[in-house]
Amino acid sequence: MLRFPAIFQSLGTSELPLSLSISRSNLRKSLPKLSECLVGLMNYTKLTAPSYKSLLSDHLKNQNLDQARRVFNEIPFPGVDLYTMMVIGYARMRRLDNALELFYEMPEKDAVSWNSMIKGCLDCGDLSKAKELFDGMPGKSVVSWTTIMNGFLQFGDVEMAERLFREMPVRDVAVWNSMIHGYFSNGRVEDAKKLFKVMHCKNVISWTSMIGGLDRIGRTDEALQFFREMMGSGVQPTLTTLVCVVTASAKLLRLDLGVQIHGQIVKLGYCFDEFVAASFITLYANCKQMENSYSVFNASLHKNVVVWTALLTGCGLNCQHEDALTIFRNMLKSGVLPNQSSFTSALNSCCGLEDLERGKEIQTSAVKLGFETDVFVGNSLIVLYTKCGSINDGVAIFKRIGDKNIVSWNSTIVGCAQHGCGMWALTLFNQMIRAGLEPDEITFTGLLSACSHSGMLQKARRFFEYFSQRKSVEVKLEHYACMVDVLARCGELEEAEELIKNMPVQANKTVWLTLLGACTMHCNFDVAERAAKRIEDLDPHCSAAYVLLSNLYASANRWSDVSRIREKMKQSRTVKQPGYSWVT
DNA sequence: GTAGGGTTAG
Repeated sequence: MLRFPAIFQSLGTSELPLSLSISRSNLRKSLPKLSECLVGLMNYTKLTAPSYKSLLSDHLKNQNLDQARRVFNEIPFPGVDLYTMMVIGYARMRRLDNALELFYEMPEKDAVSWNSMIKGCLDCGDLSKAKELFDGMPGKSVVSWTTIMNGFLQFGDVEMAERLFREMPVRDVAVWNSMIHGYFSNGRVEDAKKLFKVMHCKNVISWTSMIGGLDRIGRTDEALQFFREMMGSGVQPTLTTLVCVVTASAKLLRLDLGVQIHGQIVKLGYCFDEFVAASFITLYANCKQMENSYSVFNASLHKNVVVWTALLTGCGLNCQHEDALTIFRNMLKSGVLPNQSSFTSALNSCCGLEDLERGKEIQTSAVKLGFETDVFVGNSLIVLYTKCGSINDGVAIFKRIGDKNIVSWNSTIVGCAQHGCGMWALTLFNQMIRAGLEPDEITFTGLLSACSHSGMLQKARRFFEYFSQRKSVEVKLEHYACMVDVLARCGELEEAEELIKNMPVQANKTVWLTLLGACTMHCNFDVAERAAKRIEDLDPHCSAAYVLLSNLYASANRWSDVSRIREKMKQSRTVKQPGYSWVT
């Protein structure tokens, strides 16, 4: 029931059912009055339409869908705009059935309502319904074509998107920009670059799409090149462009560029929105300027979960783990709900502190919020548990992760290796290959380390051969160092020495120290002396080398050699570093 | 204040 203004009181009622069900006799009596009334009603709706609209909009903004629907139901003749608002509201709350029901109910539909409904289907994950509506839509606009094309790009069907792109009757700059962005999100970098090159109506969004897209796939240098080119061509960057550039600068530790942009933004009088704040916090943290990160954080107006997490992560990155955990607590206190990233960083800081107890507390909160099976949170938990001595718990977490990535597999393999569970590591590797994942440098290191800790020389040789043949993996110094370690631990000292001499990368002190350490285990004086000589060439003040060699002589009662080494050490003013240990 | 294009943290 609606309460109508005074004009309707002449009908004998101030309340009218919306269906206007009036008895026949009454109707005859009231006909002249009724016509007067209908004119009034029309005027009334016109007059009050904006207030309905703002009331509806308030409820929709506050996500009070059912409240909004009650208001909507009270509107005598809702216009296409109000219908559209409701349809969008339902779609945003993932209530696609309600949205569609209302959409079909609409007495008239314009391009906006059609396009909103198509977009709503896509947001709710129903591509085929979206396509069905698109096909049935009369008078498709360029927005309709863009929306459905974006849908196919979102769902990974690049070919269909390309077909739509070719077939659409009008292509404005937004369509081109969408296609460029879609190519990037589907890993088709070269196609994106090609399209950008041939497009004749580039605007700042086209440029920003290139900069952001290239940075996201790790071609950050190239992203900054595009930024330079854009500035050269006289296109003015927007705040979004600058956020992309700051993000890229943070990755490349280009503090100079970041600071320059910071100055520009301050000069232009932009306030630090959440995107700007988060990117600058990360830039300064990566460049080891936490004071500046804090300043940006304090200056930012809306501290959302991303801004808090950027600061928390920055602290962790700079080994300020206690501060990181304080920030995590303060974030909870201020009523911001942590997400996967916040938990990941908080857990990483627990790991940095080797504080399993606090890690478990945070894990409990993560479980309550349903993040335990998240791949990032899970990966952090694997490292935390394996580093803090609990390989079984680490493996249990690994098994629970829903969508394991390469980091999940690597962390578990490395954890097993560190715990001397060499066979587990090898089993995991086989499972990983069967699961269709491509092993990388870290997998390789983990496997060699597993072989080393479990004394599996033949297996290590096979892995070394396997990975040397794979083009996707670059064999680095650390891999040679691991292989030297396996050989040397197993007593193959000469072979280890040959490997160091013949490897294509320059050996460092650590590799030779590995060999020297193994020589003392196996009492091999010849190789030990040669290794010590190499270390001396690389670092004349390496106390570890002197100590190892001296211990080797001492173990064979060669006391004159021991005092010779001690004398040499004294002459070169080398002092043995004292050992430290700590207990929590 | 009702439709399509670029952005932040792990």
